[in-house]
Amino acid sequence: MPPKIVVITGPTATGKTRLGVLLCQRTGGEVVSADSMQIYRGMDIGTAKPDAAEMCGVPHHLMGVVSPHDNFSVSRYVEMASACTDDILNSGKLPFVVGGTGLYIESLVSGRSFAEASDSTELRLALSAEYDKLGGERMLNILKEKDPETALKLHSNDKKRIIRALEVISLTGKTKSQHDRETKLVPNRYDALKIALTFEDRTELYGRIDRRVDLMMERGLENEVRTLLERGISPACTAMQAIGYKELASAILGKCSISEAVETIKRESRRYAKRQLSWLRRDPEIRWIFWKKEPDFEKAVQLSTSFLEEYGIISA
RNA sequence: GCCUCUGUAGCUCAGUUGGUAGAGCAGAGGACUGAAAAUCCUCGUGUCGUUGGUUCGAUUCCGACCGGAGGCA
Repeated sequence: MPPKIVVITGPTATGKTRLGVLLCQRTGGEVVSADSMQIYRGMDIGTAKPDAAEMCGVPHHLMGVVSPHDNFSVSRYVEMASACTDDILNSGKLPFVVGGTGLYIESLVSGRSFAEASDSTELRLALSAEYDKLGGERMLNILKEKDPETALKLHSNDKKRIIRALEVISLTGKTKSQHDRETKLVPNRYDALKIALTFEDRTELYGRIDRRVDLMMERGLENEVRTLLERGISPACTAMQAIGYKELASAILGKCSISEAVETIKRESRRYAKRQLSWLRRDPEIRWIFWKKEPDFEKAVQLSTSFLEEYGIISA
């Protein structure tokens, strides 16, 4: 049997960090972050990274460990996170994977290995240029001849995925559908108890998101973004795709006002939360904790503890 | 007080020469295997201000009333 771990997830602004800390304190656990943006250094306010006080002495891993200049990816995350998770297990402690990046969590738990990618990005640039020249329909047809199974699942507008599917073929000689099928057969690396947090009423969640964005602005998000730009972070970097950062960057560059940017950040965060929910909802293994108006951590800890007992992670 | 304009989706508005309506934005649902806070797909939302009248039929025409904007006294 694979080792047991705990996953705490849910859409943004639902209290994952807090619950993670509380449960770690009670079980002697350590947090492994599963957040595609908290992984970057110097992006603290906008990613709601917990500070020392919020961490309450509980060790947190994979936060602020990558330069925003780097092109990070899921595959590197799985390498780092599984090494980290194994270390925690080896020291006899319980790993709590905490975060809202569904793909990262799924990939870590399954121990997925990814098909090779072009580090040089030359191939990608070439494919991208070809896509722009020929158009989505024709590119999808080209893919259909080589990998009909993947082509069937993609829409002609889904440039990113069409390019990736073609990239996999030319780099590995294998089709992406074949690779996917093979990786699905590999048993999970971890046996994860998955707990997700959200609000019963969506408007409560949205109100909370709006308030949190205002709070981030009060805490100096604009300066944080300015500092990143001064350090020469290109808006093309993956890190700069983070909600809050890309909008403020374009406001700082004079493309819109700061208050317009703030409104956009709120809206994009709401949409992000919605996408997170639709990712999580399809996983039948998730145990949901629904907040009424306000998070009730006492109750959540109680519930989570009973889940941990049921799952045989701790004894009653 | 009088005159003019105006009231249609959560918001901004279009429209019906009388047959109960449509865009954008907001919103909802979904997909997701090396960018995932990314990327992509699908979808509506209505007492057409209220109330009488004309009409087979009114959101559309007429009257009154109520709310909003402007003008004249």
